[in-house]
Amino acid sequence: MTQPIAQALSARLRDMILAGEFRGGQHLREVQLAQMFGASRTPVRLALAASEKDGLLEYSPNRGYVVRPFETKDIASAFEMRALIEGLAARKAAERGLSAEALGRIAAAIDQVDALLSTEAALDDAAREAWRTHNAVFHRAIIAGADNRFIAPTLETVQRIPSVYPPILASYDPALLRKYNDHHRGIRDCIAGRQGVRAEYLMREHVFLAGEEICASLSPARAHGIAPDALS
Amino acid sequence: MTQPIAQALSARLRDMILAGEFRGGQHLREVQLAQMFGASRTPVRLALAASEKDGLLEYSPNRGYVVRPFETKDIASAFEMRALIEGLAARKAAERGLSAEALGRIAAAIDQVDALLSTEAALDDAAREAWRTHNAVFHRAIIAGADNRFIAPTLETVQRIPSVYPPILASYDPALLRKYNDHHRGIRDCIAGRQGVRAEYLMREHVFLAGEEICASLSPARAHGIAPDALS
DNA sequence: CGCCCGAATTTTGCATGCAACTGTCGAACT
DNA sequence: AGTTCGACAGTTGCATGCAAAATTCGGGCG
Repeated sequence: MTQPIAQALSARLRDMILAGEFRGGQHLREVQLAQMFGASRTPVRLALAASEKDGLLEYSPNRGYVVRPFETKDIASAFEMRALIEGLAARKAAERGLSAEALGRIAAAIDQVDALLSTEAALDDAAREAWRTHNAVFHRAIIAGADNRFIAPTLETVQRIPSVYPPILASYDPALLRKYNDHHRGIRDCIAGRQGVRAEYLMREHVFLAGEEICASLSPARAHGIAPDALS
Repeated sequence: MTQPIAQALSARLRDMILAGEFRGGQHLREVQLAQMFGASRTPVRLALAASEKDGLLEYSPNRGYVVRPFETKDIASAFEMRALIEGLAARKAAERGLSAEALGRIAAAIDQVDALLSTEAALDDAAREAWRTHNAVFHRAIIAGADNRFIAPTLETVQRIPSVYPPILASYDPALLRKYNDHHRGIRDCIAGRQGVRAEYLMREHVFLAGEEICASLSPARAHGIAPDALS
């Protein structure tokens, strides 16, 4: 055995928490998770510690880990942080300047989204998957271009929130995605033109609007902390 | 045994890394650390994983952990993040409004720093310690008042940087500290007056200036990655 | 009827042992 | 001589076992 194992447990546990498979406040018992995963307590323990560091669990010495509850407010808080930090990334990318190759990849991603949206029809699953890929290329290229080692991990933490993760839009409304792609194009042009402040504020606004959209889309049936109990 | 133990190891290991007791790139061996700490490999393993999550170590499966090197650039990056996020905290605190009690504690901390600085003399160790306490009260009150669960942990991560941590100013120049206290007073007044945007920008500038000061104070003899080797 | 105290059970914390993987060194082969 | 293969040492990965702490539950007392 012993491939990248128990790493896998961390990912599985994290995804289960993010999928809302545990109630907020629920006590996660090591043996229970261990036999659920078919492993011993040792790797489970590591996985629990990792999720605690991610802010998903709360730890008390000699008492173990409980699931931290999330509220709607926390989603707004996360998008506040994300808007600010991705804005910083855009500004830094503009100030430092991106390589022609990076700018090209960004432009290509934008163009491919345009192609996806050329028809009026709603997007099928494959198209949604493609959109997510292109969207990720755009954001990641800018984050990488900021050359700040703290940005990427912070953004990941802030985006790992139960019932919002994975980052899937509910609607995939073509009109909305067109608007987002316009944002992307504007941000790209600002970065290419080395207009850092404009890039920062456009990115901030872009993320902020996306956050509002997501909050709106799940505000009807929002109720975390009463998710199904995967154990017992 | 079994108090909050092995938690202690995480803290000790972290502080050793932050104190620069390992070379950048150095491979940290579990048994070596274990006998150094007088413990077994199990808690050491948890401590290593924790420091990796903090961004201080790099992990490769089946190969263990190596110390991530830090450069001067990373300190600037950290202060960029900190300025932005503490600015957000100040704005949110102003927008939400702080309790009279919290505002009072902030004002008291500012006044006590004034008292510390009432003479022209340089600060002795006790006075420096007192200044750090009052400074922490100020910043923490605002961070707590922002009511955003992501702010505090992110700020902590971003401030845990080898050779800058613990947050001790090199100079403690009274003129400088007076300037900082003026900043604090201005920020407090903005928050009390619910002027969120002003509070944000004042805080951002305050942190930015502090970062410049720190970078300047250690730019002469900067050279991380060639720190003394605590092992072997 | 409610509260408090104590033994049994459960759960966490850690040490140890063994299996698997990595890196190294040396010898044989091309 | 250079390269490759293989054995050995060293290190990490995980399961298990035992001790300590916490939780639970039952009985006695107020």
